[in-house]
Amino acid sequence: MPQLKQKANEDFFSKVYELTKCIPYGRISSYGAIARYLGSGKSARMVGWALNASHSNREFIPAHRVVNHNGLLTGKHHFGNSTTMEQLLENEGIIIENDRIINFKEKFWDPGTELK
DNA sequence: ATTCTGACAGCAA
DNA sequence: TTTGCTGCCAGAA
Repeated sequence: MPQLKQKANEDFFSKVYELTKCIPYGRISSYGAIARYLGSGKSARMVGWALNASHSNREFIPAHRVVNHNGLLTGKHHFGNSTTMEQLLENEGIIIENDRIINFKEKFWDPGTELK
């Protein structure tokens, strides 16, 4: 059937959702890396914006695996409790200290490199 | 249409 | 090192 406006399929939000769901267990990524992979590059804020809307998404989005380029859990406050995000990450082997990921570079997952 | 905000990133001081 | 400003794109009022 003809869907005239199938724009949502290539919408920025949808891409962010897919890519975020593609992040493997125990791995993390950054907003900038995702934005860059999507082609926007400097639109890292849009990634965060999309993840903010991920609450409306039926699928569970592992947004806790997405942090800023510093490995800082900037969005932890959006997981209900402030400790939920780091709890999830630590459960996956991510070491967090003072809201910052210690082994960020070690666990970093770059969609442009790892995925392709 | 205009303005503000946002889970960021980069750079200057 | 931290702080602050700017650029960026999209959505809400």
